[in-house]
Amino acid sequence: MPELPEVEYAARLARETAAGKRVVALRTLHPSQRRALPDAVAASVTGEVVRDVLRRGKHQLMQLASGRTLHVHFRMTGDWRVLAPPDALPAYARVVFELDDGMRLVLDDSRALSSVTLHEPGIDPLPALGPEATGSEFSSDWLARALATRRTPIKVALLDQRVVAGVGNIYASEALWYARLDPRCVANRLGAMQLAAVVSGVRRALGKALRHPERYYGAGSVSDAVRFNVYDREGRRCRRCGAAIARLVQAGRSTYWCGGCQKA
DNA sequence: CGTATCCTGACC
DNA sequence: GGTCAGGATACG
Repeated sequence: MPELPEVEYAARLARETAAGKRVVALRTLHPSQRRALPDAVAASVTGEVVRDVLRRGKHQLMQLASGRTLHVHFRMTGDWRVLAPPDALPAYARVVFELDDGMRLVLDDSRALSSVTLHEPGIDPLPALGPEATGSEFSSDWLARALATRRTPIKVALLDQRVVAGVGNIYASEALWYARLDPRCVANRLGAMQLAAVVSGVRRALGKALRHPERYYGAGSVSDAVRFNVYDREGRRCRRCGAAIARLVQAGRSTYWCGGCQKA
């Protein structure tokens, strides 16, 4: 699920559920989660009040009243579920927050690649991140500087969270379709017009998803073929020019693009 | 730079 | 049984 728009809605859900509530218990239900958050550490969260849940890129920061921070990253398949105790935990419940109003905030993650880690006051748990993909700091000027020494294809560069925070594999392909740019273009050889097109392409791709959470996220969402212009549409017709959508692999990840209207 | 790795499920 | 999956990092 999770690129910036999906994490934004998830963080909002976590905030609505947990902000201002006291944690009665924090349980980890999978060995890989327990490695990152050992039982003794999880136990130390008991009694903490959740002050707020913030999002930065695809990261979530659960701020605790003590000044400590729980850093959450969904990776490939993580998501929050909110349950009332009579309801059974989801099949892939990995971390469970029991809250003092009786609700449960559950990290649901079939692949168990999500991470939840606890950090002491004053520690910034975030890795180096570029500007928010949806913010004004993410500009063609910034991109020109960030890409100046990068000889990787532009699609690969967009996945680097130090270049721009929040873009993942789906929206990188989508953004380049909006920008009408060939994903194989070398990042540091793009001109000012092309960089501006990339910035606006990223904004359009993410903005579209941010505006339609009910259609783009979670159970009952519409099929990928409807949500996306190129992602997972290999062989189908481009909505813009009618040519067949192609797929290639870059840095081990699938890229989808239209050779008819995305040019170098 | 590309590749392996952490996991599990879906699909061919 | 093999391949692939919306992420990120460690490594050669």
